[in-house]
Amino acid sequence: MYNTIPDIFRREAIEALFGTTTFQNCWQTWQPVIQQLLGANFTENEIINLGDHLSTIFRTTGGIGRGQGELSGGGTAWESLVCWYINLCTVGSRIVAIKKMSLVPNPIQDSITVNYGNFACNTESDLTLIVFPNLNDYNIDIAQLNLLNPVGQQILPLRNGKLNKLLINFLADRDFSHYEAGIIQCKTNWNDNAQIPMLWDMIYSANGFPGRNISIGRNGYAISGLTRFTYSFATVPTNQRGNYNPNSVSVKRVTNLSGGNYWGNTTTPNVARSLKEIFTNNYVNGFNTNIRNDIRTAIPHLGINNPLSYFAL
DNA sequence: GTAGGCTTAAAAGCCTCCGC
DNA sequence: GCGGAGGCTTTTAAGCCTAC
Repeated sequence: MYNTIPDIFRREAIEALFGTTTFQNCWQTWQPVIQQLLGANFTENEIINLGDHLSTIFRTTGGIGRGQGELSGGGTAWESLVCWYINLCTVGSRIVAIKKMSLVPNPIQDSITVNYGNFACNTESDLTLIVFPNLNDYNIDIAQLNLLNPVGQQILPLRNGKLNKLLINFLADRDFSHYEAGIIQCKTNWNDNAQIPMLWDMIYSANGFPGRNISIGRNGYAISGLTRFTYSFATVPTNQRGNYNPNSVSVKRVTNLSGGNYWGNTTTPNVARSLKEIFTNNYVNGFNTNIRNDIRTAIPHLGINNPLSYFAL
């Protein structure tokens, strides 16, 4: 159980989060807050509804003592919290959120690369979301995988206890047109940075500007070859919430993003939706049954010494 | 393989500009 | 004068690269 390619990917994505000191420090504060929000004997509803409280959780590490040190790590912390939450809500599905770009399969990395003349810029992706195809190789225990490279040798699923990048790249190449990908641009404040997701979404939507030697994708992989691609924005925001109404420039800048705009609060119509809405909006194809069912099945496995204990709940 | 250096990206608050 | 929009300053974290 929880030994498919997407689920091992998920574990490695979360373990990478805990590999940074920023997230480890924040987690000491966040964990009890999250546990309190969930309450005893929580169900899938409490898990999903954490999306309404992510801003509250994030702010518990702000306030007093928020010097330059925590300030500069704030972006990493917010990205990490969003990544943790999305993976928790998609547990048991074929949806995985990845913060560490080097974990992302190379064909996906290539497809979202923007080429500005000879310059390839692909570092703008805060969180990369992958919906793995609904094909047998992604739904079975990796111990049952039997994949051969072009010269007939078996590709081992694991190397040094980690997913073999060769296998990941092989599959992403073979089944590329069945993959879905998403980018979630995470920013703690909203108004200062709303231009960034707006402009990138424009570039991705236009699929480059051939006359200007600006293009998307390389090595033969392009987002147009994927089943679906979405660009989303997720903010705390650290600014006063009262500053945002349907007519604010910063709100208008992100209302038309292909994947929508979200924040860590309850939904305010025509301003921003709760992050918990991102799943049904963008990634619904990745659930094996549905989000509630998958989470309900997973809850008994979250405890210590269980397969999903890496969430550190 | 490890240590250290370098590059890049990140944020809050303050400041300025401008239209009403 | 007021408030929204946009820009600047400063310091730090993470990750890659290089040298040993």
